[in-house]
Amino acid sequence: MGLTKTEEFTKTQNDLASLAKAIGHPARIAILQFLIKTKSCVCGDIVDELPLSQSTVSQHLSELKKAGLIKGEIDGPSVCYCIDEKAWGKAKKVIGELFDSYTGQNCC
Amino acid sequence: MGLTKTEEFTKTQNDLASLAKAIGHPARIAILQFLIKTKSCVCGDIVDELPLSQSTVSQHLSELKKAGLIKGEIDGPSVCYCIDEKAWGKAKKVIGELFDSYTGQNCC
DNA sequence: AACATTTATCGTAATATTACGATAAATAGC
DNA sequence: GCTATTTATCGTAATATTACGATAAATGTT
Repeated sequence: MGLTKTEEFTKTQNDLASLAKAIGHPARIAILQFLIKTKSCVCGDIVDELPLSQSTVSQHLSELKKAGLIKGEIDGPSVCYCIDEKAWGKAKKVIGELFDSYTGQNCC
Repeated sequence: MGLTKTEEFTKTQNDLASLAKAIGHPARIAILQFLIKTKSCVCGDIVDELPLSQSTVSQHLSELKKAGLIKGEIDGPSVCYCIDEKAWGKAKKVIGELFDSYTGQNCC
């Protein structure tokens, strides 16, 4: 016990859950918002912006990257993180479809 | 350590994260999809549908309720769970806004 | 080559999550 | 009032997450 029974659910359900989970932390929301609004995507700038240590921010970045929402490009000694446009669009679509599938009809 | 520094982030960021977190589990996705598609919202029917024990399903339902996405109405000895239309619409809007705020412009 | 800067990874600790069985609580029917 | 049915809660165990400091790795600069 203690581990999600991934294999019992469909790929779609697992993919959707993974995406939502990646977004499911205020620090990662803050990182995404920062990447969207600013011109600077350098990791160090994100660390300066957030009230978290460098290693913690790096971990959050790594999870966002694992979920595919962002990508990192090495730029000298630093790394430039950006929204992965294609994956972002797909996530938007998949999550949007879940919300749209409810048409407002309840049985009770 | 080990606990999220909620107070360091904005209410919007925390609310968004809470919503995403609630959706961030395949079982809860499955529950939501089931509630949306079926006419039956009785807890027992959800338990029959999912590959999880009754107590685990009840826990997931409780989290979805805590997040405000569903509501439960007592119907005799059983409970009828339904999507909370108002909260669903709000969640859809808030999450949609996050995705829409990215217009496809990266710095790198 | 030595050094500074930047980021990732490791090790660790605390808390949270997931899951289950067992039990309790509430209602319906006899 | 007893019994069956349905759901919530409690107790517990295993794994995951969050966070930090310390250290390693990689690059640029002197």
